[in-house]
Amino acid sequence: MISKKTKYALKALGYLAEHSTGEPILISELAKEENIPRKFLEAILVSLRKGGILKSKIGKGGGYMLAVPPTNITIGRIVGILEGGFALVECLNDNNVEVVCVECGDPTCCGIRLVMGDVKKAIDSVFESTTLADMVERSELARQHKSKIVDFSI
Amino acid sequence: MISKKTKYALKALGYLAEHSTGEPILISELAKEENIPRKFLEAILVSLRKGGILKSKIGKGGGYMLAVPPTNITIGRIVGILEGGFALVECLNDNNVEVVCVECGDPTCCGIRLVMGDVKKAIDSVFESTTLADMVERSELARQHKSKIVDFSI
DNA sequence: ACAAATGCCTACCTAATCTATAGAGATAGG
DNA sequence: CCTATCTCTATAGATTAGGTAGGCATTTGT
Repeated sequence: MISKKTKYALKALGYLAEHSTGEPILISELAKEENIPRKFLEAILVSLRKGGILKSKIGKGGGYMLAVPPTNITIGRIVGILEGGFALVECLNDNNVEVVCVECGDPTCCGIRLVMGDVKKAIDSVFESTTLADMVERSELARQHKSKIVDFSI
Repeated sequence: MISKKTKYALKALGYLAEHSTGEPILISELAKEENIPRKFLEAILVSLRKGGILKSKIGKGGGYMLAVPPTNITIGRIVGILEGGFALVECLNDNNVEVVCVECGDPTCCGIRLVMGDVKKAIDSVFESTTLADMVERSELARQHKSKIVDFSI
């Protein structure tokens, strides 16, 4: 299960991608529009900034902007920043290569590790091939599709 | 990240699959051999029994056995029982179809939901195509392979 | 019938993590 | 200098994960 933190991050980034005009967007606007607790969001945005996805401007007229075009931001990168590297078992964590599960015994022969390695590959392949832009676009398409159906039904 | 509970379950089931002689195996043996806290394991085994994977025998000469051949037990089923249906977002949970994330707004148009649906498909495809028997076999093969290498190096 | 071996059940505890909040501080613009 | 804004540190509450304790129920062998 992804955390609320990650969900909020994805929502906030989606909003930024959709409403990007070159001008910074306020935390308070993001919080209000996407229904995210203001202070909680602050912390999330800081993480994303430190992760290189956002840039900020302090002071009057300040706010947040994407630091990278949304086509270059993979979902995997976002999740990685918020969840601290997504893995199913400690010993397969991207960040902490040296960490070994105590349960593994011999990691090279641990069946769990072998299977979860496959799962991780499957997850990563989606995460790395899907960008923030894709996510926004799919959402938009779904919305259009739905409104068409509504039109017909009226 | 899968929980220790799930890891313990996989280890215990692996042991049962490997040492299955038709005779029940004691909780205490499982706990000792696989290094799992005894009482914690009890609870896990009960879940697995209720999930239809194990059967038990009470009283002297009792213990646990697989209720199904290991070739018919998918990893997905095991994880499902222990984690209560593996999902990345609430609204994609197998068990609670009606649960919707408050964050989704309109679930049919939620970009996060759409993307995580893809991820879930990817995970499930591995989970459903890998059995307990596969896991044990891969572990065994890895062990053999390793011992060969060691032989050569001596 | 009884004792021993075994799983079953309920309740509980602790520590970690997740979610959220508060408030003072730093910085920029006008 | 004042205001709007992000930044940082600390903390509090809720939930979950991981683990423990003890007594109950059932079966088997004698």
